[in-house]
Amino acid sequence: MARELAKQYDPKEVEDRIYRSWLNGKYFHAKCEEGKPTYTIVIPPPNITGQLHMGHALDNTLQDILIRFKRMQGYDTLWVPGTDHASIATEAKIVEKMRSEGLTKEDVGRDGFLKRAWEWKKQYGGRIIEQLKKMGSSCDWDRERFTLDEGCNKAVNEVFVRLYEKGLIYRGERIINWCPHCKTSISDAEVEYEEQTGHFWHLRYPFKDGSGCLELATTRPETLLGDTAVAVNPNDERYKDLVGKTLILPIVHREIPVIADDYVETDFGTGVVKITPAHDPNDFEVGLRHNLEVINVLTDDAKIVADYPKYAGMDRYEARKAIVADLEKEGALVKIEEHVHNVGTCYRCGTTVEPRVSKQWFVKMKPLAGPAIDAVKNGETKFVPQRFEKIYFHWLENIRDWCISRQLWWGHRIPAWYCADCGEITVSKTEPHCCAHCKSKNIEQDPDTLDTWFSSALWPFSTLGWPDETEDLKHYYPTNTLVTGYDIIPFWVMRMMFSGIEQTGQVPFDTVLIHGLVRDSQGRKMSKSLGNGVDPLEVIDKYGADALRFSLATGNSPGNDMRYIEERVEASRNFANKIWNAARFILMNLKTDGVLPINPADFALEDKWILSKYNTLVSEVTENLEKYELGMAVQKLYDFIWDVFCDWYIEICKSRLNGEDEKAADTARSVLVYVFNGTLALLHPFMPFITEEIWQSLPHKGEALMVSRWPVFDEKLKFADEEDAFERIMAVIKAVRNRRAEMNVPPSKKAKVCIATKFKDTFSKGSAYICRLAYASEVSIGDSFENDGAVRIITDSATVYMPMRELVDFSAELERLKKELKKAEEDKEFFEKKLNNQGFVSKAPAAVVEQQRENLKKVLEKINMLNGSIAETEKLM
RNA sequence: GGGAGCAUAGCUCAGCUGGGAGAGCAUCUGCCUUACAAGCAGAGGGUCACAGGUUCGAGCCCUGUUGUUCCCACCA
Repeated sequence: MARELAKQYDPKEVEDRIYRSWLNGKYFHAKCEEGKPTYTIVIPPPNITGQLHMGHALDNTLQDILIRFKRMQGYDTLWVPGTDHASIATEAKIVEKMRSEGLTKEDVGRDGFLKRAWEWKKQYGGRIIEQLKKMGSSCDWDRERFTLDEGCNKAVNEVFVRLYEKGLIYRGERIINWCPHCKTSISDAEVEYEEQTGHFWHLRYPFKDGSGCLELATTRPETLLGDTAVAVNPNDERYKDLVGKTLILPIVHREIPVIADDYVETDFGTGVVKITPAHDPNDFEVGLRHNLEVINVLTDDAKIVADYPKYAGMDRYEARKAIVADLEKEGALVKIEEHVHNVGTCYRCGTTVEPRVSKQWFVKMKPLAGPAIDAVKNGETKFVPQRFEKIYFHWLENIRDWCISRQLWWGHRIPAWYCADCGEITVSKTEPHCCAHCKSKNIEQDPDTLDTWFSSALWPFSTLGWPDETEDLKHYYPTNTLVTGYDIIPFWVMRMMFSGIEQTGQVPFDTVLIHGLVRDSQGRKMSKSLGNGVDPLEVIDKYGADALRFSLATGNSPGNDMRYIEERVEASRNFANKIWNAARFILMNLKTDGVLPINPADFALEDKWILSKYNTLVSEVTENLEKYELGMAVQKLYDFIWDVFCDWYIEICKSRLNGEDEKAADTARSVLVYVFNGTLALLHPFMPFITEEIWQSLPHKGEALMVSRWPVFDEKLKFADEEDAFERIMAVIKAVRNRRAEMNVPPSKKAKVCIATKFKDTFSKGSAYICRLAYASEVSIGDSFENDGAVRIITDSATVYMPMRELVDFSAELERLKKELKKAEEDKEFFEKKLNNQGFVSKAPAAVVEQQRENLKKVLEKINMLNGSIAETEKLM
């Protein structure tokens, strides 16, 4: 049944067709099967702001590898897909888009805006799903979710109400991080600090009683408008006596006190700090301790408020200039220094964050953090690699209350209603008819929405139907592996952990598999502004999804950043092609479509060798995958397929396939198919498309490779002695090739090969392919050969003679042999030294000592043979 | 100021619980050997950052140093 396949693998022709066949087979769909162990992954939902980048490609490749592996192992697997509404990021995108149409949020109103947002979701959310499919992701699309869908909203309201009733959610006036561009509060985790060179303005505040001035330094002179005190350290001898005195605030000419607070450090700057409770988190704390007035001088877009007519409407940086100029005029400016400091910026838009006092909703973190810390400490949830738990612990141990309200429209609306009559708050899962306190109908819902991460935090159980006791929840929760980058441990992993534990009483997953970032070829972060991003779809288009997946899964260890290097994808593509051609070879040589039985009684030496190697591969790859060592598993598969299977086994089989002995040829066919099919199965999680395509065209049992069984180690097919024997033959072939290459003999020039060895039996079994692979005209095997004018090649188990007198320069040959002897003597010394070391012999494991003895024995034999050859060569000269 | 990662062949990186250093790419040599030139057969190339220590034995474990990247932190 010789079948013609194209010489090169064409992923474009294959991928979509194969993906459709999987969908048609409903292989991705989880069926809540009774009695089967489950394995569940929930996808880190990509934001609907844009499209997939390389980070997503990596993240989803890893998840798909794991889920396909477990599915083939017979687990009832579920991979829940979905997308994230990404409130602040998406809202910013839509606002931006509207601006190009000359519209603002207010122009279209809340409902109009939300309509646009949902249209956005439909368009971009859909595109992301298509991209995930292109990657080959085997998600259960019937269970696709969105963080803002009805079910997630139900879960969000449930959690909000529960936490509120437990007193773990409260509303309060606090100083929070405010983004003047996005015009919303953001959480601590959403602030990114960057080092900036700014200035240190040294100012002089005069005492009311005319007894001079107090000098202080500030990086933000414009906030002076809101100063309500000046603070010194209570133990600072320089200023001790000044505490309690009154200063006149320059420009504003308001009276403010000098207070003492431990927060001030004596050895920094002048040891004097102006206190602006409304615009600095530390000052706010100081203000609370000293009962200071909070004077807000900035609007929500960081402009000076109307109370200061001279500066009103100026933005904070304009105002800074104006105020510094006025301070100078007043004689209050002492000097200006350069100063490098960290400035908080909004992680979405990069605008400098403004600390601001406002009324927001908070989650009380301390009671929630404790159990989440314990769960990792006692191993209920493990981080892979383990070191990332440090980031997790650090955040949870130093956590402050989580500001969850956002002044945005796109998101889960806060389920709280305010009563205009009694002023009380009604918190409810569903819209209340009246105030829960005074029954007034005069109530209005909080206009704010919740932090995106509030709904993401519930993702592992909200997607399974929680708070309802659904079949899915019972069956698939807690989930198993969470795959994500280390950069979102504080945003997401941590919050899922405490939410899962609090709401369901169980950790949401047992393992957190952390990966690094995908950087560009120079190691820079991929970003829009640098324009160095690589679109995974373009890579797939050029090289195929399998090649991309293979590149991402290989050559890096868990948690480390990796660089995207196109040459590596090219190498992966070449690997796919190699597999393709191995399949072509096998197909060309098959006689029937049926699966041939493998019959151990017929195995040749090389069959036992490859079967044995294959069995080792099965157990190692399985073990690597179970330990999340994906890179190692894939490396072994690569080596096995390319070096072991293609370069050796296929080459060796050619003798039998082209020979007269049909039975021997059939044995070769059956072993070829058996090993290749099994290898395709092992490779399938990494390269699902090509493996499925090939498997379908080879003789096989079952509907599809992706739902066939994972290979298991077969004790009956492990042949240790035959492996050794075969490797003796390989060593001879390699040595002959090596010598011929050194002498520049082309393969077309054949030579007689005589092998003197005590393993005559072994070598006789291989003479047919030794002939082919060592470019021999004929092969003779014996105890010894008289062969003058021969090239001598020595391995540790044989001496090979090739009559190529015309090519041999005897003095050079002698030189070479002596060099080889010298090397062998050195080796001998090395092993002897080791074995003569009493410490080694007595303390090293027996197997290791035995190995060294074996090595010594081989070297001794080789020396023996080399000496013989040297003597013979000298005789010929 | 704390914490973490990294430092291995020209380049990008593997190297799992310590047992004579590996891959891909690049370089060099020879090959269209009927699966594959996106290929085949060979070759060269490394005091595993540095200095100590533990051990019979260290790329791997411990201590320190240097360089580098990242995370966290309220020094106004």
